[in-house]
Amino acid sequence: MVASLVGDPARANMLTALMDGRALTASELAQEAGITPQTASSHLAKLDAGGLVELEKQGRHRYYRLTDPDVAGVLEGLAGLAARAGHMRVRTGPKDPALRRARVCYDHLAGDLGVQMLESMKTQRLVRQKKQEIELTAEGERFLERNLQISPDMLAHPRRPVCKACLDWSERRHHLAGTLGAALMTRFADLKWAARDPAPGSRVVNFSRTGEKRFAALFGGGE
Amino acid sequence: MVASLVGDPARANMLTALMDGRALTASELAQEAGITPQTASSHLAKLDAGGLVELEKQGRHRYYRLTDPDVAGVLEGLAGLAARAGHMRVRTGPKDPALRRARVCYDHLAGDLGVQMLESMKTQRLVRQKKQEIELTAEGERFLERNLQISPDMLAHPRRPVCKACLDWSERRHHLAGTLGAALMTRFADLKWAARDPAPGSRVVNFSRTGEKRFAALFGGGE
DNA sequence: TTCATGCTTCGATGATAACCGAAGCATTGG
DNA sequence: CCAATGCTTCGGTTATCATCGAAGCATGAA
Repeated sequence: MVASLVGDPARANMLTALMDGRALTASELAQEAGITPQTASSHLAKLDAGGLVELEKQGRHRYYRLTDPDVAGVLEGLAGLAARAGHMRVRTGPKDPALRRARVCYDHLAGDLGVQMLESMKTQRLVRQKKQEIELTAEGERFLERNLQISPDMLAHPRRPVCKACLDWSERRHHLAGTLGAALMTRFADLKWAARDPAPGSRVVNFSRTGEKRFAALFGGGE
Repeated sequence: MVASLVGDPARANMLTALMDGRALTASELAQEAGITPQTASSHLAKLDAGGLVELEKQGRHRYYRLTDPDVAGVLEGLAGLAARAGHMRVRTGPKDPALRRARVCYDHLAGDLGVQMLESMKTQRLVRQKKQEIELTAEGERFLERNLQISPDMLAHPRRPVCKACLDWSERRHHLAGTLGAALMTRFADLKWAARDPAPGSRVVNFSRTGEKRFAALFGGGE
């Protein structure tokens, strides 16, 4: 039964991580779900057998992605029912508050601050979001150029979109991915506003005192 | 988590029994699922807490029904994914030919005739289908008004779409759900073209001689 | 070749939850 | 009032399955 596959918390976390359409490796998914690679391997085999994900081998890595948009649609529907029942899932797993506040998701900013940034960009009309699609407005381009020295041509990429909505692990709301999301993360690091935690394997992002201030000046007024 | 509620076989069987929109008593559902009343009671309490079913007390009986069409929609989606993976539900005995030919799916027509109707509507350009989305054309509105006295304002509903593609478990093809699907089923009954089988618990729809003819005149030429 | 990485399989453990018997409420009928 | 029906709650048993340690296999790098 498909529903029992989605029912397990660990598998649900993996599927949520795949909701944006990217393909993730088995170990990345293990980390997302907060379980060991052995356990993840077992789960992924079941999801594959159930037709929810498909596998692409690439060298030593194994990339998993959702089989197709229909799967994403059903998952979204389930999330909708859960939300309505007030059963917004309180996540099991690492409760590290720093991880909840700011972390890297692939190559862009996630966590509370990531969600806050996208919200602020929307209320400032820097981007427009329609469902999963996000587009940068002309006003947004000027804003990025003026405040962060990010020009539109830096964001061009043959296959990757400039903006993309990425469903947040802890917040269950969207944050910004795509080349713009990556460029912003890079810029924050260059400006010494924030740095990835030096601990190996950590995805925590630490903001400096002044970094937090400047960030808030640009993206703070959203809420 | 909602998915784990649907994941349990006993609960899934209960939900399947409720898919046609009827309200069933706790003991009827226990029988459907093949479990004792005690166990069923526990399951139903969980489904209620999860917002999937709602309860109506009536004397000594307790009637349960699906909360709303959204729940039915998600369940249909899950069944669709399961069907694709070859994990067809065993419970719904695909043997009964009458059940394959015409039955109610929640509140609309399913089975061979349901699929045939949607196909015919598409070739007649009464509706346009893009993937999961279906929209009624202007020509379709005129057709419904003229032949079945269904006007567009009868189909308006705050949250439910007019048209929706619903994956058929026996045919593995789409039939028409949404308010239009429901309105058509109601109209067929009003016109005495078809009636639900009187046997308790049956989802079979029986067409009358003349009903079948009129139906074919409108939707028959599809194949 | 040898080593490291990424992932899987095996085996054992532990926690969760489905299940039923028995007993307890509540409602209806006599 | 008592008895019957419909359903729930309680307690204890059982079985499933998620989980992880350890070992195995495959790929890529040195």
